[in-house]
Amino acid sequence: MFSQTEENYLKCIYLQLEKNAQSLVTTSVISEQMKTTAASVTDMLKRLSGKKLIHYKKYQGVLLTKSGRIKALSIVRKHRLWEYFLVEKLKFQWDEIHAVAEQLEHVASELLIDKLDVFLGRPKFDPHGDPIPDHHGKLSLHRLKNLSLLKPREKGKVAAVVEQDPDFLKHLERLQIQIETPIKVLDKAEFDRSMTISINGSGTVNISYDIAKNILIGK
Amino acid sequence: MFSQTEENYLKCIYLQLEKNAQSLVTTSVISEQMKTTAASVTDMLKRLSGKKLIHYKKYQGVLLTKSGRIKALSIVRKHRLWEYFLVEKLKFQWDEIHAVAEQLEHVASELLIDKLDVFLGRPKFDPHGDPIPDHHGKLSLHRLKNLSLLKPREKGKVAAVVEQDPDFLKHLERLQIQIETPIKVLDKAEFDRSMTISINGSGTVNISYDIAKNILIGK
DNA sequence: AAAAATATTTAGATTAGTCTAAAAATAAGT
DNA sequence: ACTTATTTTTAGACTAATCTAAATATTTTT
Ligand SMILES: [Mn+2]
Ligand SMILES: [Mn+2]
Ligand SMILES: [Mn+2]
Ligand SMILES: [Mn+2]
Repeated sequence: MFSQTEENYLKCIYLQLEKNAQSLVTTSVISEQMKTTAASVTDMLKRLSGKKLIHYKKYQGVLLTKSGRIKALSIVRKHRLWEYFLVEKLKFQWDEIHAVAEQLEHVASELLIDKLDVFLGRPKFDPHGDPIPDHHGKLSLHRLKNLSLLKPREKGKVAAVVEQDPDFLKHLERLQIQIETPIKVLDKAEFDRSMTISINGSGTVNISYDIAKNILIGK
Repeated sequence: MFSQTEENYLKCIYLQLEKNAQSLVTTSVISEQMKTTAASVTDMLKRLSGKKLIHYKKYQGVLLTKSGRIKALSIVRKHRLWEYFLVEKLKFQWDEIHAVAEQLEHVASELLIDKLDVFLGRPKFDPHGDPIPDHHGKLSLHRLKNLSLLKPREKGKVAAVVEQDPDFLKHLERLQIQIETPIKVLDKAEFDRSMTISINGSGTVNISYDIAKNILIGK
């Protein structure tokens, strides 16, 4: 029905809309994310628009149509279910899974993904803390606070990570920070916005703002 | 490194070489298997030849080179491991898995396939009884007899099926014939080569030559 | 051994996806 | 408001994979 390339573009547009609160997604943002030229993006936007998957206004940007959103959610669902499988069943590290899931998400079989979902126990969140859309495209939402915004004495558990680059994830691993790890803010420095935190009740470390702002905390 | 299309052609050539005892594989056989035109096959043979994956003699046919064989074996390994996964873990029926594995086999990650192999317990045969090449491309070979060649009184267990069309597999399922099912030949009719067999010690049925010749029996 | 039938290759077109370079539109700076 | 800078689109070209139709090679039949 759709090519892998079309699926990747749709997913990219969906993820950008999620991140930037529904404002139009621009050609340049897509070309940066997809690592292609703006010209290629324009070509693809015309194609997706022709298939009624996006609303495209020249020079302005794009939004997903109803059917575009449904398709995008199904790809995100596959991606995150496979990531869960890779970590929980095959014992991958959370920094190794993205590239593999990037391919697995394109395997087209409703039966496969339904059976995989059952096999995994219908998980609600992937290894990065991102919600896994259910069969109907519904997402479990939990409101999370950005670690960088917590005040001294406040605490919670790591629920998700914003940045998912392997290097960042490996860095968190070295700090012994994973999903579900309890964190407590001990102190904040105003000038560089760095903070001292206690990890898992024991390890006390100072982390930069660049680290803190990419960690999301839940109750 | 290689496109999905190139991988499919390589696998096709490998399977034909296995089946027809190393004689040259012709353009027409490939075009029939791949459901494309002979012209498309010729184009692809030139491409694969250029990449030193096949030995191609115009108008004669092709053989795999060393590196072509290695690549083909790795695709076959992935295909059969995924089939095993689908049946053993996700509870697919053996007639539902081929099309899905046809896509999964193209996911390129050595780490993935090694971890999957370990997760599955390094299986030696896929759900159709075909051998799964190991990490080095080694195949477990068992010599099997074609059921149609067995004489009355001879018996054994179903070890593999030659034909793997879903309709044929569903038919065997209805007869309660699966891999490992004990079979004993009771009688053979000369004129149509049909045979009466006992399935699993109980059910006695008459099967046509077309059925029998597609079932392989092991000790 | 020539004719007929079959198999294979070549020639030329088509589509998806990509790129570079140039043109056009929009946004920013003074 | 006008100039400059940035973003986006268009134009034209390229590769992979496919097809149809025509040409050529091989095999089979007589
Ligand atoms: Mn992808
Ligand atoms: Mn994820
Ligand atoms: Mn395939
Ligand atoms: Mn199989």
